[in-house]
Amino acid sequence: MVTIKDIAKLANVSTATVSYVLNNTRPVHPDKEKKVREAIKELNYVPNSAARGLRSKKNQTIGLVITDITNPFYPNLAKGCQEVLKQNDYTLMMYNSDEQHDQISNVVRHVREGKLDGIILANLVTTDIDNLKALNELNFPTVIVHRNLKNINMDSVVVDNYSGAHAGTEHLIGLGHKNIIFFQGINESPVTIERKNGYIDAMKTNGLEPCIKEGKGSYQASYSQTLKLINDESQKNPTAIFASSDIMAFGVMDAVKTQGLSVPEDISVIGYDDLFMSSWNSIQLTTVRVPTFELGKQAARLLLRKMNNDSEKKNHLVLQTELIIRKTCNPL
Amino acid sequence: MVTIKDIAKLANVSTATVSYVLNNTRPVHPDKEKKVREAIKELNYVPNSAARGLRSKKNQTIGLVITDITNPFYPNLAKGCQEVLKQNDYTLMMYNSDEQHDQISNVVRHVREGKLDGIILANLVTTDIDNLKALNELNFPTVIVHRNLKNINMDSVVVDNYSGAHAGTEHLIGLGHKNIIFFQGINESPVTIERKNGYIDAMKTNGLEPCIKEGKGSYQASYSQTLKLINDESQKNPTAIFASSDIMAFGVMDAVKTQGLSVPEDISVIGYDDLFMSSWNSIQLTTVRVPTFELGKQAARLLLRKMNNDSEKKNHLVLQTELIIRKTCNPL
DNA sequence: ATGAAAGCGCTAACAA
DNA sequence: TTGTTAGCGCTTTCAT
Repeated sequence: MVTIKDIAKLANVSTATVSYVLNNTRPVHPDKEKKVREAIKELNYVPNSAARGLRSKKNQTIGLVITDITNPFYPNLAKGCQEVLKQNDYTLMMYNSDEQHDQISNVVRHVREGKLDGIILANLVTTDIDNLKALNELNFPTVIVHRNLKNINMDSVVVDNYSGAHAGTEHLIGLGHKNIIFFQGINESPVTIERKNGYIDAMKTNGLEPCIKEGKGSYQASYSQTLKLINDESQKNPTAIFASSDIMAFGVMDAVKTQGLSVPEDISVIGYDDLFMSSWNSIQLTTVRVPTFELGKQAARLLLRKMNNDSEKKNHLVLQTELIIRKTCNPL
Repeated sequence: MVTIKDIAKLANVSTATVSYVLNNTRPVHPDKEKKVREAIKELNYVPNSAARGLRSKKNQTIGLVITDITNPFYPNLAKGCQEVLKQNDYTLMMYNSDEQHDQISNVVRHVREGKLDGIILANLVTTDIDNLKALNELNFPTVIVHRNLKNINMDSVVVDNYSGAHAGTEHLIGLGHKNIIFFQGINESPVTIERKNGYIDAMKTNGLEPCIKEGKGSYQASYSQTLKLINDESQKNPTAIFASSDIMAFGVMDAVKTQGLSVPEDISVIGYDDLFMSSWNSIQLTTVRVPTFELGKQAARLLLRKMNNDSEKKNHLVLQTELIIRKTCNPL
């Protein structure tokens, strides 16, 4: 293994000088710098990251915690983070576990081991608040993405879930729908709650009665729920369903079709997120677009800023959603 | 920050003893061990990973290189890796970049920096062979997953792409189809080549003429290609299309529907991979299932073994595919 | 079974 | 502008 000593020897300078040119931390005479650079190239030297980390307490790596890598919502967010992190010579470490608790404790351990310089937390559920507080009190650079936290003051970048849902509902109402059902996602998720509230308020403002069903954030649950809904006589027939995520909208639409009904002729459907397959020709889902890539980029940028300027006050960025009108909503 | 010295002091032992109990590397008197453990708990001590890494040249982290995290094929593979790695106290670092070259050089840099203890490479294209060879010569623990390499002897775990494609083609032929078109994926990918060969051989064996079209591994390209195919008069009408990945099959099916034809009544379609949405009710794609999760698990296991037993000869695991018959293929 | 101490490769304080 | 050197927190050799 080639070390800084080898470079120093070959270039006829001290290890300090090598370090200076490596990190640009002090002016170095051009001749010496040249020699050092040549030596580095000749021996194909790469600084050891553990040694660096031990000295400087920085590892150039930041952690991204997501609930489920399998959920097509996250990869783009991760990509966004990665793009800006990479530009700044940081590496992204992804933490993803179906067991919420496991995941957080893992990350906290790594933080305490000094492996991470900062973390980005994506869409945790409200039950994590305690862990979050602990992290916050450690004063460890952390930003929350895609989640709004009322009770705890942490940096965050989120999407305006409320107004996206409000706009989506208004769209349906504008089309003449009155009996609009909302499928909510995972119960504890603030994202779901905000979206639900946007829907409820839009309904009430228009003198309509909100009606919430459980979609549990999954295709399957939404599918069965829809089946039940359609076959339940006591249910006044809904003319539109607002699914609080695209995945759920897919389940809804598939169930509708199974029953010999069609979207949007019999039932209008609107989703939320705008996953990549929502624009496919066979789907053409009208939905509320969430700028996931941008969310990731902004989160990473904010984190980087915090890491360089610890004293800065807390930031709360809110990105806007966009209603994407495709072909799953008809006027009544 | 709590260090090993603090523990040693509090427990009235040497730092060596603390290290021994921490790593179980030497027998320690039960009394002392108890004291040490109490001290660790009391001070809430966690060993610093950089210091450990510097000393022991191990970082308990391994890298997974994938082409595109956005491709729904990979998350499950990553999950599989993560599951076994986590059980063995390793962390997974995901490298994913659309620019192939960038990605590899990044990983190689990290290897040389000593950040990684091993790497798993997923589905690279043939143009990476040089980088791969370099890695191989470094004798750095590496396993290739979902890729078959002829010219270079590296550990690998792959799926039997050839026979999966062969079986899929036979299925179509068994249904009476003769005019079966194969949509190939990304050109340089060995995976695509193997699948194509399986198709070609099955066709020839049955006295049929193979016909390959470019699907480029994407929904869009397959969509347009299918449109062209259907509207091209010179093309004798195909009765079945074998897409070498599900994503491409989706594009094919959507294009077919756009033309007023239907699957499987007018054209049978079969995919490859079995992505999560392939089983959705509106899709029900007949496909060749690739055990992605298992692929990841086996790759991680193999890597771990290599890391502990460097001298072991090269391993080449081949997992089997499974033909999943759903509803997109009709008898002719 | 245990402790003293060297040293992993690097950065940066201090001295020149 | 440059060099000497201490020391980051840990593992492990050597001695006991």
